[in-house]
Order: sequence, then C-alpha cells, then structure tokens
Amino acid sequence: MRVIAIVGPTATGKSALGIELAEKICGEIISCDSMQVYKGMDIGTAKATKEEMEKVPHHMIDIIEPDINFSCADYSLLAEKAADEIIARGKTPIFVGGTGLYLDSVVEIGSFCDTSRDENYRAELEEYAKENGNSALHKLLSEVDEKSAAEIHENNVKRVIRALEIYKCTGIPKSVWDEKSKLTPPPYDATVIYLTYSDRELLYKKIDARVDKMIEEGLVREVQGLYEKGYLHGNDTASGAIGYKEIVAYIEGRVSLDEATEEIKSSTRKYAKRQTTWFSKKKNYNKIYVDTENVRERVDEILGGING
RNA sequence: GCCUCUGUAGCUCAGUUGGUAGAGCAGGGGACUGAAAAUCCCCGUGUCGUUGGUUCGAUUCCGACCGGAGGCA
Repeated sequence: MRVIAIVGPTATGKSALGIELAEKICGEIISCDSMQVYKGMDIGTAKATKEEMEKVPHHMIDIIEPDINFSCADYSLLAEKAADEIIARGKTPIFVGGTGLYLDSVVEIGSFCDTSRDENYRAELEEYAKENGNSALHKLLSEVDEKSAAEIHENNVKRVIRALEIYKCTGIPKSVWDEKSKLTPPPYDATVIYLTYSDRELLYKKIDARVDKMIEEGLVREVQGLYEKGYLHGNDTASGAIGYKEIVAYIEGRVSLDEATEEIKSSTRKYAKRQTTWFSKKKNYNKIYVDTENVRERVDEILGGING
C-alpha cells in the first residue's frame, strides 16, 4: 500500500506542503511528531491551526493528556490504524512530521517485540547503575545479549536498561527480536519527501525566527495554563519538550524570559541537527531544498519529481 | 599621575616550579527498533596582548608599551 511522507528538520515548511499536497491528491494528514499527540501543547509544537484541520483532516494530534507517556510502538499501532482507515476511504495517507523513529515505525519497522515497560525492573536497574557504575550495568547485558551490548554504549543507560528489560520480560534477547523485526515487511510502501536547507546557517535563522514567533503568539500563556493544571512538572515525556521545559524554568523564576528564549533556540538547533543526521542517511528519500521558501507553490514540481 | 589586578580556542576561564597548552559552553560529525523534542558517542594549533631582555630554550621570569577592571589622589 502506497503512502506519502514529508519529513525534515523543524522550520522547513513540512506542514504547509502537506496541506497543499493533501488538497491536490485527495489525501489526509497523519502527524508524525512525538509531541503533537499531546493535548494543549499547540504553539510550542507548531500544530496545524483549526482552519487548516478543517480544510484537510489531520490525525495523531491531540490524542492524549500531557502527563501520559507515549511510545513509538503506541504510535505505530494508532498511526497504522488511521492510515488503514484513510485508505479504506479511498484517500491517500500523508505522514508529516519530524520524528524520524515514528515514521520508521510505520514504514520500516516490521514489528515490535511484544513487551512494554516494566517500571519496577527499570527502577531496580537504575539503582544498580548508580551504585555499581554504568560498566557494571552494561556487563549484565553482555551476559545475556552480547550483540546488543556491543551495539549500545555503556553510558547510554536508558538503552542498556531497555535491552535488559526486553530479555527479562520475554526471555529473548533484544538482538534476536530486532532480527525478527527486520524479516517482517513493513505495512506500507512510502514515498518520502525530505525537506531541508542547503545551508545550515539558513536553517538556524529560520529556527530563531520561528521561536520568536512562538513567544509572540503566546507560548508563555500556553505553558502557564498547562502548568497550572498540573502538567509539565514531572519527568514525563511532555515535560521534556523543547519550548516547554525552558518556559517552565522561566515560570518558576529560575531564568529570565530572554534566557529561556535563547535556550529554546539553542535546543531547537541541536534537535534540528540530530534530525538532519537521521534523515540524511536514508538513501531512498527524495531530498528537496527549500531555501527559496515558497514550498507551497512547488507542489507540482515536487510531485512531478517524485513520480518521475 | 601613582598603585593593584588583568589580557591564553568564537565565549567564560584553567594551566605551565621555564621545554610552544586544556576544560566548560558554542560549533562540527555520528549512532538510534517501546521516554526519540529523548538518550548516547567522537572531534580542541590557538601569533598564550605587543615588544625588548635574561636563557640552550619564554606563553611561563624581568622591563617597557598598548588594551580592560578596580583603588588612591
């Protein structure tokens, strides 16, 4: 089954192109973004506006409260369901977003191992690492899954723990699950459009401008509202969102608004760099430079490019 | 005008009891299969302010000069 995806670092005009494309080819948009799933986080995640969502149906947006942890496996399940429904309606699913792993979960990853999280075990392992060091924890993994241990750096405690968790819960090493997953074909055959700038400086300029705009549009008010409802306090996923954690620091009086704003810009730049690393290595993506900033007007050209 | 402190990587600063230097931040590169806007790995040559002197050898010691900060007049 054919689907289209539009990816790229933040501030490249993915959303605008997605809408333009959806109208042109009779498609519906499936957000591919780890933070847009959270209700109430609108400005900081650059969600589509109400008007845009009225023009073209959007999915995987506003599906859970910000204090609930979500994972790429959850995403894969729900997004595939949305895509199947769109296809059943005779329309084309268009994935749009910057979370590379989420797209992969739908378009590259055949299956996930059938175990979720074991919070108690995780806490136990974290404690173990704190007391005995990262190497000791890593050694535990070497004993049950040498291949994964070789691939995961010992300081990457989160990953070491997940690998151990998989073994503990299923009795099968993570590396074996991964092999199995690679043999399972992904559900969709995607044509991916990868938007980027030819010049890093230009990307950073766009990011700075976008962050300033978010502040102008009332990001502080939005974060304040969520904060007062009790969200964004803990160490759940949403609390770590760029643009939110920095404004919380401001609300709590730890930094000035200017400092918070600069911090958001800085975090976003680093994030965009990581996204670029991720997307650049995909050889089957159709890379398109958007330096000229009229992506919308280039739909036909882009469509022609990916069909031919 | 005098005294004290100070001038080292884009920024903030370590350091060398004299053998041409290193951290954090910024920046660059990379990894990524259930927290991914997360997590993690790798990358540091720069007239050590300028200029004389002492020395086999000075960024390090001494003098002068030029910036900067403070104090006394």
